[in-house]
Amino acid sequence: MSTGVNLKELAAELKLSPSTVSRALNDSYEISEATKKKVVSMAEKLNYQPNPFARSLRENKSKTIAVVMPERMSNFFSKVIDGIEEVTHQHGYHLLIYSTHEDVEREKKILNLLMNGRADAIVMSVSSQTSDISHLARLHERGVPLIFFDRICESIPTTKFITNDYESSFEGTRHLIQQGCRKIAFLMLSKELSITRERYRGYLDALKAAGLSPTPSLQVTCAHEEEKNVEAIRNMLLSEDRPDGLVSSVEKLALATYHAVKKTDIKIPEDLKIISFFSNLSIAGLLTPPLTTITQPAFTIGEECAKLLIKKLTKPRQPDLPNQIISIPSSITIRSSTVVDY
Amino acid sequence: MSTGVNLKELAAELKLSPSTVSRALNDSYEISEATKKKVVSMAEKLNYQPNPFARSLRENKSKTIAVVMPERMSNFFSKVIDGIEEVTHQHGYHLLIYSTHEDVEREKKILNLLMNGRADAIVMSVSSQTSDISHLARLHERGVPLIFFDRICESIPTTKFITNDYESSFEGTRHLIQQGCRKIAFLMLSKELSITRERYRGYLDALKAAGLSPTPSLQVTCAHEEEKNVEAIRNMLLSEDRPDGLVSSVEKLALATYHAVKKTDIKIPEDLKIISFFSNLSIAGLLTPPLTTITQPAFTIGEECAKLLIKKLTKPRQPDLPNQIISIPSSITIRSSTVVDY
DNA sequence: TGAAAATACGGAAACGATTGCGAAATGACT
DNA sequence: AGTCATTTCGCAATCGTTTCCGTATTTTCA
Repeated sequence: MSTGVNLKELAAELKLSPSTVSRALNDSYEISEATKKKVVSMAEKLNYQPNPFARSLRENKSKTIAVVMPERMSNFFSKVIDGIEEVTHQHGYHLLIYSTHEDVEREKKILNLLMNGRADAIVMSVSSQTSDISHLARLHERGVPLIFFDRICESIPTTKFITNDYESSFEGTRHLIQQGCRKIAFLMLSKELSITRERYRGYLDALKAAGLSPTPSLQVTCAHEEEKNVEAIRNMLLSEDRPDGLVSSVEKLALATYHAVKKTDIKIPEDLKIISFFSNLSIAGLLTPPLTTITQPAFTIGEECAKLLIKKLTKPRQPDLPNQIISIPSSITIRSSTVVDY
Repeated sequence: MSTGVNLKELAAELKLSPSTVSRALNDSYEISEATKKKVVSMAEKLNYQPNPFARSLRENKSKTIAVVMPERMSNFFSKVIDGIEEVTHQHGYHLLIYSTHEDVEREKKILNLLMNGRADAIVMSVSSQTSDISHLARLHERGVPLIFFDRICESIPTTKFITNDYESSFEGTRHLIQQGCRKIAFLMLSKELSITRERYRGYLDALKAAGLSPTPSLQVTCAHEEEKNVEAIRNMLLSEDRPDGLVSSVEKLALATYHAVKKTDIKIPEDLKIISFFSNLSIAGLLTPPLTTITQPAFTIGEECAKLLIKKLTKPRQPDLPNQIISIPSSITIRSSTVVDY
């Protein structure tokens, strides 16, 4: 197909052996400067491109990192990947990107495909369906460097990058309480998710700290279909126990809430104050009213994941990825959705 | 590193030769059903995973497709990739994804990295800076299957997938005129872009068809920095020649316009009617007022790109990708940003 | 029954790079 | 001049597959 010159042909052209040419191109000390120059210039002239598979086969590494995430249509994940790419690109690494579409079966399939060394390492955020983690454990035991971010898997002994989920959620909830909310709803995806657990805990603790008790009917676990979520949220907002405040643990549920509110005559922030984990700042400012956000450091999380992996992959004898959770703080940006007359 | 069993070890375990095992796993007619069964079950037992690089080296194909696009933080591109993935995943292909960040130098670097066969094919949408296309031409001449979508490169003889840019823009502009607009602004990225040219032409022709003449100061070419764009748009909106209608040729400039309008006392749609090429329907409905959109069939575009490539890559002796432009129509969804009292 | 054909498998080369080891050429030193 | 170290390069093995051959065994059929 798209085959240019290979090492042997390049060597023949130069009347040298392939080994010499290889060493020259890799700047080996065994080759004289004179021949190095000749080789390099001829390589440029013929536009020689080393075959990545021959190299990968020989060196047993692919210069490729896989990213596995639950969805692509999310500003948060896009930014994380931008962060990863920023770092890895500088080191000549390529990015294989997979979306599980929140489907654990698909997640298993993808990880199985990654068991054969196609990627040197994996960065992942688990699907909301993931409770059985044997597929992740197997991969880790096999020795593939594995890093989690955001939606982590605590029981696998490796490095995880998150934001300060508990504290942010606590602070966000406290902010609502300070604004006068007494009945605060909480929206979440699957309770299996690490982020759900931590953010939920922060929410509960903030309520408790204020002497408030949570209302079960205001704690809505959502699914994947946007329309159903909107409907469930709307019902909750119009129920007997209607809330006066709402914490959304993920971006898309905040949008669903705005959609739900549009179908009612509820006024934000007068009747209902909203805060959400959210990464799309441009959109947050354009919502009506502008949304108070817990802004996750998405790009930085991506960068940190990549930096750690690059260190592990490029330095000679690195230890295993340490079993620790690294937290990068979010920042709360107050907008009109939580403050009257902001 | 993460090395499981290989073919030789598997063969030794079965007391067979590697060639036999290979053939058995590939379901060759030369192998008896009995030994096939034995081989397959042993392979499963030992969790044998063929080395993808050895295979790629031997077969000269990687089962990988590269996607190169200008940015990741865009609903349109995310959806296109979802469409591509949907098709390619079923055929066991992997996706290498690159963002050029609208930087032509980076685009060149990326395409250079793809010259060595790392990907069996490339799906791309060019950056807004791209005018010199020699890097694309070289790749195509080298024989790498190359497909363009959305932001295409007409002069390279291959298949391109777009939406009906001209017609949609014409219709969108006509819609504004029908709603009473007489001075209609047009927002665009670089004039080099195919989508800019076509959408601009549709806009101009619609004006002409209505007997209106375009106002040069209302045609704003934007850059990459959101804040500058907002400022430029605001100045235009407040100028002497202020428009009463606006066509945005891309998603992010519509958002920039909403930001700009927020800083003025302009009322949409009373003072200014807005229509935009836009893919994020959920957001379009949440803007205030909801945005009338020209909705591009992003997912379908991705699917079609992938289907064509898969056909080319998996069928035995396929011809070159035909030099044609395939247009998949957008649909206009009218919302309140263009109709008073909608 | 004997020759031809079909079946089932193994040996070895090939894909394109890297690298340990050996060897020729050059220079240094006594 | 002869020995030895240094520089510079080539030979061949290797990574894990696939596949072209060749071959041994069995089947077919006149």
